[in-house]
Amino acid sequence: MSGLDLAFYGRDTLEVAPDLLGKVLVRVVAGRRLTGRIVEVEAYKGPVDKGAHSYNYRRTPRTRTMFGPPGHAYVYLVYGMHHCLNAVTEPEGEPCAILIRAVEPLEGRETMARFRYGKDWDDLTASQRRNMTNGPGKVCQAFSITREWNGVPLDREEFHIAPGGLEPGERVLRSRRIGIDYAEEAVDFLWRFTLEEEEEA
DNA sequence: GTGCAGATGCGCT
DNA sequence: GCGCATCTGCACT
Repeated sequence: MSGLDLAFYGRDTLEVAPDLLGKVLVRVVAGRRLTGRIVEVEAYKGPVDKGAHSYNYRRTPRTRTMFGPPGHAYVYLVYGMHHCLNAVTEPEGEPCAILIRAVEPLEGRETMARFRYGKDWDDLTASQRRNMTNGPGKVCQAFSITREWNGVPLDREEFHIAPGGLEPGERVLRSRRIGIDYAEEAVDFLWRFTLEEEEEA
């Protein structure tokens, strides 16, 4: 067992989402330890959320994982080429999850640079470094997370989320979610949570 | 820094 | 067959 107790995820998605900020995504691949501090997430509450794959409890082969127990990874392919990592939340039967949208690289940058750009970290441009893991597809590419990990509990040595929290001077900001313009009233839900620096007085 | 087009494959109607 | 919980590269301000 590694990382957070899976009971952490078995609560209301809108409580878990901000609690994930500052925590650390951990992945071990090819003997390399990759870690990143979570700085942006989005909540998806299937029962009431037209932006969610599982809206109105829609059960399909794809959404099956979201109905499962909390603390499991929900990984899917979007736009034919990018993977997205979510953590399943709420009790089994409630199809909810939190999308990990961005992390700040901590350990294993060399390996992340290889997975993202096929180059050494030292050979990257400033913008490539800034864009290493600042989007859901980028996080999955940098951490080598594919659909093989769909449905896997987030308590594996090689794949889990470790404790962490806010630093002094940081705060949580809420905003509208990205890429769900079709979701009618749900486009206005403030279900995106980002970690920001406190404004100067 | 912003804005657009195109890539790409699967899930679902 | 349509539409994505996206990213990149290139144009331009």
